[in-house]
Amino acid sequence: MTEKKTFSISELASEFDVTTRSIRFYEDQGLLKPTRRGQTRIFSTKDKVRLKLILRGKRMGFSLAETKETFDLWDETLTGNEKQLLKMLSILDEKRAHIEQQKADIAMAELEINTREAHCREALAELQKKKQQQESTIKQSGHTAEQS
Amino acid sequence: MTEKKTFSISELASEFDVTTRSIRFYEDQGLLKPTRRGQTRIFSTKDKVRLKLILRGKRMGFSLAETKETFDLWDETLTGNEKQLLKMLSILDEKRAHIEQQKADIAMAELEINTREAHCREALAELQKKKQQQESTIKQSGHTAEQS
DNA sequence: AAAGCGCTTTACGTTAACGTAAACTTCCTC
DNA sequence: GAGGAAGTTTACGTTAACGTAAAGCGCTTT
Repeated sequence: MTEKKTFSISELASEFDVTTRSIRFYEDQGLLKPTRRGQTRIFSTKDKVRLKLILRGKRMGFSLAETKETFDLWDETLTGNEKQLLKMLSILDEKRAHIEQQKADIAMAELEINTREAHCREALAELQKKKQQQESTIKQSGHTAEQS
Repeated sequence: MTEKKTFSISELASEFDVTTRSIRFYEDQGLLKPTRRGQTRIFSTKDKVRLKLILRGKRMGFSLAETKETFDLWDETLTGNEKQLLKMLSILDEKRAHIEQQKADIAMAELEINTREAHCREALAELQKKKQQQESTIKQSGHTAEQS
């Protein structure tokens, strides 16, 4: 009762900050399966969840085709044939490997960002020091100028 | 003395598992700046480091243009004008935000992978159980058949 | 009933990041 | 000195993931 059950295309578009074109494209590629009232698309909460997964997948470097493959496979495993279950497990392992790579990348990137930031701040401090020195020099020459 | 100082295009290509075409493309886009002996490209360790950064950037979802921008900016900040240093700091903040997003994405993805794996193993256990039951039924009927 | 809003389909255009092919040099080896 | 391996330039082709424009439908608001 607390959650809305269906969504229009523009509702999803604004909620996830994508264009309606993209959403239609995802449907076209078989990633979303909205029902219709007349011509108009009606999206379920399942579609909404999938859209979220699509976008996260993109951020993580998965293509739409890959994401579709996992969607399809997951649907199939619901009817649970043993071979499909085993394939699913191996795909999950691949994903895990991908994630481990990402974690390593992120850790390295974070290190670099930190050292770069340190360098930047150091350089800025240097500049400030020179500024200070200049200002005091100016004040001094200003003072002597007043006196002369 | 312990590290080689220059590299051919195919050395880099095989070390990082990319095509020479890609490497030439990266140079064309201004991301790598090998020197030349005659026509032939000679890559420095700096180029090698940059290639590694390019590839990691790709895995993390950065475009070549973005990566080039950070390269260029970082080169500029070495000559340390204050405005450039500040811009560098703001870009570092952006990168950090990107990384935080990735961390969140990864955490969610890991959770999902784990629950999915659990479901899979559960379903497999179910199948095994049914198999066991079937086998024992067969043995039993085999036994009775022998006896009849 | 005219105008506007939100949705639709159809279809051609665009960008990034290379792939691929052709034709050429340089150097080494047989 | 013929061939082969590794490099080069030039240039057209390809794929994914949409962007963009045109034309039309259904409803309601004025």
